[in-house]
This record gives sequence, C-alpha cells and structure tokens, in this order.
Amino acid sequence: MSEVTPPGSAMPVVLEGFFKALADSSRLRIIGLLGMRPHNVGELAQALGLTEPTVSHHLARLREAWLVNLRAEGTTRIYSLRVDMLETMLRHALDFEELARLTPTPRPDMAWVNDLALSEADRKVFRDYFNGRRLKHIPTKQSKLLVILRWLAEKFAPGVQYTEQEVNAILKTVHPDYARLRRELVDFRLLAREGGGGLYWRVVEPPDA
Amino acid sequence: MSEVTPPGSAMPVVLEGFFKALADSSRLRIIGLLGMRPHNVGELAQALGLTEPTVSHHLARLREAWLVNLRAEGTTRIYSLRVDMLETMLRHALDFEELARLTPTPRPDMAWVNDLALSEADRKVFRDYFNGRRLKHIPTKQSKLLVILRWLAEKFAPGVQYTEQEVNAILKTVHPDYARLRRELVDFRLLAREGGGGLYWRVVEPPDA
DNA sequence: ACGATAATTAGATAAGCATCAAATTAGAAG
DNA sequence: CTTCTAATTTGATGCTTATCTAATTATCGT
Repeated sequence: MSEVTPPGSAMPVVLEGFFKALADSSRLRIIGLLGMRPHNVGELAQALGLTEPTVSHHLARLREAWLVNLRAEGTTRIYSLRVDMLETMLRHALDFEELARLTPTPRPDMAWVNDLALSEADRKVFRDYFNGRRLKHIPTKQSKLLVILRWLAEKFAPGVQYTEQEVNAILKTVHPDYARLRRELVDFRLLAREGGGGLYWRVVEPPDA
Repeated sequence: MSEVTPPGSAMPVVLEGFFKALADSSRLRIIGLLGMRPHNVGELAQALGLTEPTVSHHLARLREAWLVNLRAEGTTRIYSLRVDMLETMLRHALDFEELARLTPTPRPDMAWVNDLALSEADRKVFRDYFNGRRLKHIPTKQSKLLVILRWLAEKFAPGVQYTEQEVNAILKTVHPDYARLRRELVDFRLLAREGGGGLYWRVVEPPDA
C-alpha cells in the first residue's frame, strides 16, 4: 500500500505549489470532475476538450501538489481527488503568520552561485549584482567589484595567452561593457597584458604579498 | 465612500483569477503581512526585499482579485486585506459542481475570429485549426479547408497582380507550407494564375454558379 | 512656484508554462 | 511474438508574467 504521506519538505514550500497547481482553469475543472467521481485520463480529455498529453501533464502537476491519487487498473490509470489535502491546504491560506514567513522562491537561474567556493557574504554580492549569468551593473564599491573580478579571472586558463578579441568575447557573456571589465582586470593585476601585441594572460599568483 | 462590491462578472471567472493571484510567493507573503495589519507600499517593499514598483505590481494584481482594499492618506497608500473575500473564495474551491462547470479561459489570441463575418460553425473551424494567427494543420476535410481558403483569398486585393514570391510571403504568415496553400487556392479557383509568367490574382466572383 | 517624497506606469528581459504533435512505453489480448 | 490501446514523455512554440530600471504622476511642505 504505497499511500501518500506529506512530503518531507516544509509546508511553506508546498503552499505556493498548491496555489500554483490550482491557478489554471483546466486544472480547476479537473478538480471539479474528480471531486464528483474518479476518472481516467481519456474521460477527462473528452470532458475537457483537451488532448490526452495535455491532461496527463495537468494530472502530473496536481500529483506533485499531492492533490490527486493514482490507481492503475490494467493499462488505464484512474485518478481521484484528495479532498482531505485540498481542505487542509485551504485552511493554511488563512494562517497569516505562516504566509508572512514564506521564503521567496529561490531563483533557479541563480543556483550556480551556490557552487562557488566563496564566503556567504561574497555569494550575496553575486546574488545582488547578477541576473542569471548576466551582470546587472558593475559595482562601484571596490571590495564588491573585486569579488566579481576574481571570479571572472578564473574564466581564463592559467598559462594560456588570449588575443584581445578572445578576452572580449569571454567578458561579453557577462556584461556588454567588456572594455571596462578588461581594464579593471588589468588594473587589479588579475590579467596581464603584453606591451605591444595585445595578448593577455591570467596572473596566477595574485601579487598581494 | 467608494467601497468594494463584488464585480459584475460571473463568479467562475473570478475563481481562476483568485488562485492566480495567490500563485506567487511574493503575493502570498503580502497577504500574510496585510493579514496582520495594513501596510503601505514602502513598508511592504522593505519587508519583502523587493523594489517598490514590483510591490506595486503585485498589489495591483491582488486588487484585481478583490483581495485588498486601498486607502489613500496624503501621498502614501495604505493597503489592507479583505479577509471576507479571501474566506469566500476559499469556500468556493470546494464546490466541485461549480469547478466542473468552469469555462476554459477564452484565448485572447483567438479573439479576431469573432470579427469574421461567418457562421458560428465556420468560426469553430478557425478555433479548431488555428493557434493565434498561425494555422496548426491544413484540414483534410474539403469543407473545412474551403472555409479557411476563402478567408485566405480575402487577403489578396481584387484587381491586383501578385508575383509568386508575394503570394508566398502572404501565405507564409499563416502556415509554413505555403506551396500547398497556394496550390489549393488555385485548385479551388479562388486564385488565378497567368499561364507562363507566374503572376497571380484573386478571382472575385467565385465560379460556383 | 519648487523641491522632496510616495507611488505608479512604461519598457525590457528572462523564466515559466499550457498546449499540441510525434515518439515512446507498457499492459492486454489474441 | 505481435498488435492494439492507454498513457506518458519529448520537443517545440507562443503567451504570460515577475522583476528590474527609468520615467512619470501626485501630494505635501516651504
């Protein structure tokens, strides 16, 4: 008896998922139909005027929100409503303290920041100044700028010489003002430039000693 | 005293809007904060770590769903929660008959179909075979195909001669297989082609007499 | 009239997602 | 094993929207 039990994750996360699950007219209609009696996928598709893949998709969303149960019977799958869960969740929507404690949805496009070998304070700099992989603004404060420049420098392999165009191409993926970034990298001696030829390479040992 | 009253629109429409309004963690947090006491925009922005425009946007969404009230006091605007409306809507979520009766959200990108001077049956052909302005498939059934071809023919001004490229360009806005459409238009004598030079023009009087 | 402050609107960007057609899986029944 | 059928998965497309910055509106105090 593989019965559903509340997921391990905390309830607050679930609450947003619950409302997202109901924030679609097709899914609301499915809830309505399942509330009257269990249905299989084909019946629902028929009643809703949608294709089976679409209904399948909606049922998967509802299942993630623990709102429907699934019972297999031969090749057909019979879905039924978890009225108890529905009522529970609706009750939670009136717990204002809980709502106020909700955590902003972590932005998946910022997840890479967690993989950086940095202090939490430095990671905050990234979260503040980046939108996904793009730098929103170049920080004015030198300490914050340096956090980002050091990370940028690591995009250049040690011992490799880059043409100015290559350097620009790499920097452009982060911010349109690649010239400014390049200049700052050189000024802070994270990148070195050969006098005449326009070749750049990464300075491996930061000369802060 | 401009007090809120239930909108004129039917409740079903409102129900989906209600869940959409709550299907966002920022708005759920706003509900939580307003549930404890009224707040102005700046306070909310502060508490949520969002900019004021963003909070303003969320409050507008909540207002459309009749979930918050607004009171102006000097230049600041004080928002408060409509707990009664919140409770009412939550109760509706358990009325399965009502949910099942919900109408699929009318697709705004299909609204142009209503402006066509056609029978309702013909309009249904458009709704079935179009996604927005793009034809999903070319209908197999001749009667349905003709409905669409007649409409297509009207995109060509009477008395004007079009090069094949011009014809293709017009048809391509509707379906990638412009060649098929062009051939069908000619076969059904909605478009005529000059024998050698590749010039096309619209046949004004359909020769069905 | 003039800043200064609070809020909204406009515009841009990027993520999310509803939907469909086509391809795939999996059970049932010959 | 093969074939049929129910359902899911995959991949693509286009709409919606959350968020930001910049610009605008509105109200107060001087």
